[in-house]
Amino acid sequence: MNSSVEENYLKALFMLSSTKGEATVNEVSRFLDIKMPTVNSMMKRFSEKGLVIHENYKPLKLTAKGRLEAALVVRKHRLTEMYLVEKMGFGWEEVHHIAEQIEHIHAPEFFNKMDALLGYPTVDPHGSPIPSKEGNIIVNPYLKLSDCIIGEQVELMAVGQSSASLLKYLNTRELALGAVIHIDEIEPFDRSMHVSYSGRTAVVLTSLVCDSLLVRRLDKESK
Amino acid sequence: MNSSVEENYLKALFMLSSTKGEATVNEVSRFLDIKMPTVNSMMKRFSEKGLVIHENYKPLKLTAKGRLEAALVVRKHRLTEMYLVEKMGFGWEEVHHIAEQIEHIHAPEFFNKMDALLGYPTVDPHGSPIPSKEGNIIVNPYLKLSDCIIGEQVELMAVGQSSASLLKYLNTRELALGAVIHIDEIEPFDRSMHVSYSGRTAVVLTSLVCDSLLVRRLDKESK
DNA sequence: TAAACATATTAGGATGGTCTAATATTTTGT
DNA sequence: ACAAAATATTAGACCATCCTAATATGTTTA
Repeated sequence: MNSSVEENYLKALFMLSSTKGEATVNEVSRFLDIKMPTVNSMMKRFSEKGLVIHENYKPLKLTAKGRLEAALVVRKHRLTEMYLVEKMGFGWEEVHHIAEQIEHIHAPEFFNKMDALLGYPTVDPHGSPIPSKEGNIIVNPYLKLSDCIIGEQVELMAVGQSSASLLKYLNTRELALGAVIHIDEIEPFDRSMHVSYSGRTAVVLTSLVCDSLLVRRLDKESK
Repeated sequence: MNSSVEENYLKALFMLSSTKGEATVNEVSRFLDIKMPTVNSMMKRFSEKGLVIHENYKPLKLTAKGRLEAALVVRKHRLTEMYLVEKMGFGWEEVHHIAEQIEHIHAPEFFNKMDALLGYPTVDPHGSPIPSKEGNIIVNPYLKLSDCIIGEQVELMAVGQSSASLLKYLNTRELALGAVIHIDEIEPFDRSMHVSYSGRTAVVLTSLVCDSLLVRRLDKESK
């Protein structure tokens, strides 16, 4: 069984390699804020445990086993976040650091119970997909708000990073998942956007925020 | 802040010293299944942290600070057990090992939320008192069933130890907290008891079981 | 293409938490 | 009251997880 520490490395590898299929020691080091030599020796261990493929000076690749175990940690994290929001009444900006701890609990019946009580959800409160028990995960097909153009109407589907500060910021603008956003204007010099949604108009979102908002395009006719 | 390991030592000290006000290295060692020298050196650290008073070859006494921090760990454990039973539908025999892990989470808002959702309970599903946020705990005034005599009628208020095996045993006899038990007979040679309660008659409970059942005497007239 | 920079690895050390073996002290039983 | 037993302590070792310093490799760029 993997320790909490090992689970954190697995999660990091899973997230970092989700797009390219691989990650570097340096990326893991920055992600976890752990020095490279420490990461390096842990990867040696992971290699022996059959969790990653690691040749010297080459990038890290999760094995099928590693990917499964990593996905199950992410599953525990996201199920927990969903439970905290849906069943306990926490705000979406409060749950990350609690889930960060609960995800390391070894008690399948506990997570299965949450899953059942929630009705087997497929996304967490931030719109991120919850991996299945088999480790399968539906990759978000969404695009960044920052990649949209003037005049488009989009629905907010997920946030790219669930930092408390971003989420609190969105709370103050009453911008929640499902919001239908119309892009009124884009400032060319700083790529900030003027948008309107559900009663609010002329809201300005900086490009940093727009980079973190994942949306899907709506037909002109969709409400 | 105390580590999970330290929290376990605190809990052990709290439980073991609840009656006499002190505990020995040997008792802690047996309770936690950790060798005496290890306990000894941890107690040295606790001494430095101001959690216990420890003179060489003398018993251990929690300081006020140690007692408070210990009580808060017990509080987290028992609140969690209550939440798991009341809000998630677990059986009282399933919750101990889950709570044993959740009790180490550092997130006051999480435990405060459970507390509120439960309506500020004062006992856990096994009848054990939940310490207050100030570390106060109401000591059980109950007596062991094994200290009762033939003809007495008592109410089951708590179980002395919440091992899954005992609780499953009680489940199969349909013996739950609140049950009104009448003592029909006591076998002198092995101190086992013949009892009846809520429709069940001639149930035999060994002295080991009777030692673990905490009850209060009922007036002859109480139902 | 060679120097400079970024990334990766090796070597060696620190701390937390555990152990066993040896020794010291206290308690118990005859 | 003394020997035996139980309890407590010290000493020294091990593993997990982190670190820094030094070195090796790979990549970028003048």
